[in-house]
Amino acid sequence: MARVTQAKLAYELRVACMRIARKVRYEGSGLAPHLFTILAQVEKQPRTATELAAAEQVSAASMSRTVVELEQRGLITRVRHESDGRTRLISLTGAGHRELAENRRQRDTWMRDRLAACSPAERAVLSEAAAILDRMVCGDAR
Amino acid sequence: MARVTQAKLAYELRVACMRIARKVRYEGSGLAPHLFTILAQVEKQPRTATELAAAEQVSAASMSRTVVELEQRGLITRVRHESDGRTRLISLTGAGHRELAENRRQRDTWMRDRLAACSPAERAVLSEAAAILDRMVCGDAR
DNA sequence: TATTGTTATACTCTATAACTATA
DNA sequence: TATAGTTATAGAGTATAACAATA
Repeated sequence: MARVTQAKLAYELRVACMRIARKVRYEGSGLAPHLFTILAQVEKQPRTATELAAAEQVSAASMSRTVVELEQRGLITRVRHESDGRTRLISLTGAGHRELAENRRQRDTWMRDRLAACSPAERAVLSEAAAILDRMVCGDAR
Repeated sequence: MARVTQAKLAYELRVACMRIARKVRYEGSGLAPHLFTILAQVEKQPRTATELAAAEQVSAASMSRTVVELEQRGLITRVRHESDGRTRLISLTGAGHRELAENRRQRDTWMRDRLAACSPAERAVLSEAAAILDRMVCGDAR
């Protein structure tokens, strides 16, 4: 019986999250999703192309192109590794930081508007839920 | 002060939902996202290609191709409208229903496993949150 | 030999424009 | 003329395979 309830919740929660993600994705402009994601990754800490390809579950060839484009746009820089001449460490430029911030602001706008229309009690529930969802994903190997 | 809190919640909730959506999307196989979505739309009620294009915010040309592929795979059928010979109403076939169910089962698996690891209290919060999130999206014109 | 990264080529999903058929 | 749908063609993002440079 509890199993049936959990299956139903799994479905409803999955669908709800996917709808929200879809809505929000429309709001960010000027930076395609695959470019945005890489900037966000590199912001946390400088990475190599191979590391990024693994993290994003994308081929090394695709990541190579993505990284070249970001560099051409002036959003990242690549500096040769001191001891291993094969790799280059990718970091955000100032323009990259600004682009990331602006895009996040756009993405957040839709959600902020919706939250403003919620009751304080609803917002409290959503706040707790966000923390739980975060833990659900971070429990992963990845 | 409440505004700051709401902005922070907007960010956290958005990121949490996007992470979940991303995780789940990896789990469904055999049916690309754009095909899955159309089957789900048509399941609710038979639709025309033009209606589906509008609902999915995609061009009529793209929808035309998508629909042709689904028909070739035997997942939908198209029957001419009785009074308007220009349009054809798209419906799920038996195979379409089965494909949809199987794909949903795959998508739900990851979420079900995570929920099983949550406490009953956490599941209660998530259940409430799912309902609120659902209302947030459905409040839209679309 | 193994690994990091790039280039060559092709496939998929998307779009705009031009077209056919029906209203 | 207007609308529903299709086909022609092109662009963006991805993949596999072949390659270059370094370990």
